Amino acid sequence: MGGEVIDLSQHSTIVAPALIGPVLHGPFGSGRIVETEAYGGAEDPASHAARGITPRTEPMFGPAGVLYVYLIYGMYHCANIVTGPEGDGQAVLIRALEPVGDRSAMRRGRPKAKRELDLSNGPGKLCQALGIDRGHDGLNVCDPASAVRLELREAEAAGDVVQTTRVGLSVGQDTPWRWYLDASPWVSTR
DNA sequence: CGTTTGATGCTCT
DNA sequence: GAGCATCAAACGG
Repeated sequence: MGGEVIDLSQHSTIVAPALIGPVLHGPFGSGRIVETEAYGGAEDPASHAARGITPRTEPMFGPAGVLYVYLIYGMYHCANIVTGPEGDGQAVLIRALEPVGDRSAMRRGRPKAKRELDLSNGPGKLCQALGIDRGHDGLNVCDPASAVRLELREAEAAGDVVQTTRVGLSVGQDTPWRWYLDASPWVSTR
């Protein structure tokens, strides 16, 4: 029957491709994840965890399954799921997803989205669509009672998953720690 | 189409 | 004070 359950305590580079396919639920709706990026701990200069624990990054050093939400460019949020051993600071950034189920509340979260694709084809967009913000920072996505939760069952392969470099970085641009579902039109950029 | 630029506020130095 | 794991509007061809 159903697939294996994903083990979030594995390294972020193992978890990130495994999260292509599972569904993320938020207050405004749900979506199937089609694009992720892995961020490491101290060894990854692009990771917020690289310079050690700070008030902002404290959730990253918690146990696997913790949600790490931060504000970017003063107006958007990015949602990450902590992976690896507690204290390592690894996380997987959710960069894009395909809406599943009722999209009316998601559209209200993204009033500027003209096309259906613009609902959630980017990390800031999907947080607006699902209604995720800093108030959800530190929640555990494995908790069925959490406002933001993740279905941990591995999904049937929906197509080829491409591995490439991460987006928007000033350091670590060459590390190929981004994965996306090649067939999905919801991928943020190619 | 494609490329450039402005918005906007928190975090860490 | 500088720099963002971004997005959308404003440009130019």
